[in-house]
Amino acid sequence: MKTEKAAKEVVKEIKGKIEDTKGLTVKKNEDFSEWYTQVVQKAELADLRYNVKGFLVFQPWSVMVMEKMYSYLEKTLQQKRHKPYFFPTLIPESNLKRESTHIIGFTPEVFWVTEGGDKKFEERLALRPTSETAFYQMFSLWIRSYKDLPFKTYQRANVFRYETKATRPFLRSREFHWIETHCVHATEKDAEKQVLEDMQTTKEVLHDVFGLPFIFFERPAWDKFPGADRTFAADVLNPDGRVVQQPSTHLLSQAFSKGFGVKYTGADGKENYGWITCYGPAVSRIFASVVIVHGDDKGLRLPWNLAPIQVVIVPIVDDPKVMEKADNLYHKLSSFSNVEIDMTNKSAGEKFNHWEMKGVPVRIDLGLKDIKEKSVTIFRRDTGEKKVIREENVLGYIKKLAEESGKILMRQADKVFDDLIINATDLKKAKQVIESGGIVRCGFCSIEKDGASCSDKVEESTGAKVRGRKFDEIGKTKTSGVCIVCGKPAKETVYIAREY
RNA sequence: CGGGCCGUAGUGUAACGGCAGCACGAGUCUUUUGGGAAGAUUUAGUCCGAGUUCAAAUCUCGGCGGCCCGACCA
Repeated sequence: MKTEKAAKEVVKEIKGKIEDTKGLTVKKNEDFSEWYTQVVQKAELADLRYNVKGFLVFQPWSVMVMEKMYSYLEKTLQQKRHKPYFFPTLIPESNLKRESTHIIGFTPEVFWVTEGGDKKFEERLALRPTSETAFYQMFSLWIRSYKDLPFKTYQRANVFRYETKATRPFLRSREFHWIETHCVHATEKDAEKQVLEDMQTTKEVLHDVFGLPFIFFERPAWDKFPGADRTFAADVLNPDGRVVQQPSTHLLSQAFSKGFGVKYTGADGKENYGWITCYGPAVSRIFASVVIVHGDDKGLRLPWNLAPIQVVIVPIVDDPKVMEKADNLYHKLSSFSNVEIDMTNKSAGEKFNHWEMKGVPVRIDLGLKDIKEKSVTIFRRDTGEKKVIREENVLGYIKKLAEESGKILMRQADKVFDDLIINATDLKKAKQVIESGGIVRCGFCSIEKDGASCSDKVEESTGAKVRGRKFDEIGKTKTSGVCIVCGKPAKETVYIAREY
C-alpha cells in the first residue's frame, strides 16, 4: 500500500516536471486540440487572457507572419486591378436591412453600438460583421456608366461577429482580421469570371506561397453566404480529418444591387443593375491553417516566405572568434534574408529548441569546432536535417534552401489529401470513413433546397456535413449512382467531412 | 444559445472550513555552453462582488473569464 502511494507521488512529480518544460508535452497526432493550444502559447502567437470574452491579443510573432500574408494577398489583388479602400467600422442598421437574406443571416451575430457618450442613438449601428452593406451603399453613388465597370475594390479590415460557440485562437474569435473584395460587373458572365479569378488568387497565394492544400467546393443551397446566389469555398484539411473553411467567393448576382440601387447606364443607353461578387480571405484563420498544417511535435514550421526571421545564427560559446564569424555571416546573409544572431545567455540546447518552436526555417550553429575547420553546421526546419557545410559554400547553400524550403512544406502538405478521400455508397460506410478521419465522396440527390432533408440525415448519422460539389468536377464527371441517403438518382457527387 | 467542467505568484500545481506551500520562470552575481547547465541570492498569488461563519482559496449566490460537447459561421 505504502509503495503504491509513493509511486503515485513520483508519477505526480514527474508529470509536474514535464508540464514545466517549455516544449510541447503532447504529440500533434495524438491530441491535436491540446497541441494547438500549447503551440499558440509556447510559440507566443497570442495571449488569450484579454478580459473580454472571445477576444485575444495577437503577439508579435503571429502579427509579423500575418503582415507578410497581407502583403502577398494585397499585391496579388492589386495586380488584378483591385483598388484598396478603408471603410468605416460602423454600419447603420438600415443598410443591413436592405437585403433580406443578409440581415436574417447575420442578425444573431451582430455587435450593436447603441449610444455615444450618454446619448442614445435613434438608429443602432452595427460593428461590421462583413462590409457588403457599407460598400454597396457607396457603389450606388460611384457607379454611373458601363465605362466604370468592372469596378474592383478590396479592403483589409477587422470584422466582428458575436460567436456563441466557444472560441479558438485564430480559428474562431469574435473579432477577426481579413481582406474582403467587392466587385461590380456589367454582366453575369463577367461576374462568373471574377469568381474564377478569386479561386485562382486563392491557389496562387494560399497554396503556392503559404503551402496550404485545399479543395474548392460549391456550397449547397442551405449553406450559402446570406444573400448569395452561389457560394464557392476552399476547405483546408486539418491533420485530425476535420476541414476548415478558408476563402470563399460569392456570386451575389443582383439581389444587393437591387437593394442598394447599384445601377449603370449601358452602351445602349439603357439602365441595368450591376452583377456583384465578393471574396473573403480571413488572414487570421489562414494563419491558423499554416500553424496547423505545417506544425510538428517541436512546434511551428514556417515557409521561408512567411517567416519573420528566416535564418538564426546560434553562437555555441561566447568567444571573440565565434562572434566575429557570426557577425560576418550576418552581414553576408542580410542581403537576401532576415537574419538574427541569438546572443542570449541560454544554453545551446535551449536555443535550438526555442527557434524550432518558433519555426525559423534555417539555423546556423557556430562553435569553436567550426572556426577550426572553416565550416558551419546548418539545420533546416522543414526536413529536420543537419549538415556541416564548408564556409565558402554557405551562401549558395542557403539561397538554394530559401527557394526550395516552401515547396517542400507544400509537397508534404499536399500528400495528406491523397489517401483521405474515400468513396461510400451507404451511410454506415460513410460513418466509418468519417470516424477514421477521412472525407467521404458519394452520390447525392441534390444540392438545391430539395436536398436539405437528406443533408440533415447525413449530419445526424455521421456528425459530418455535406461540403458541396467539388468545383473542378462540376459538369465533368457524370454521376451515375444514387443518393447515399434517399436512394433517388444522384444529380451530384458531393463530399462529406467534419468541420472545425 | 443549451449541457458539463473549471478559475490559487508570470506559468504549472498543492493546502479537512483553521499559519497559503512547492516547482519552473523572472531579477542580480559567479562559473558554464555542440540538443532544454549549476550554485548563491531576490521576487511575486487565492478572478471580482455579496452572503454564511469565531474563522472562507475551500460552503452559497451573482458577475467576469476559460475549457469540452451540441445548433451557427470565415
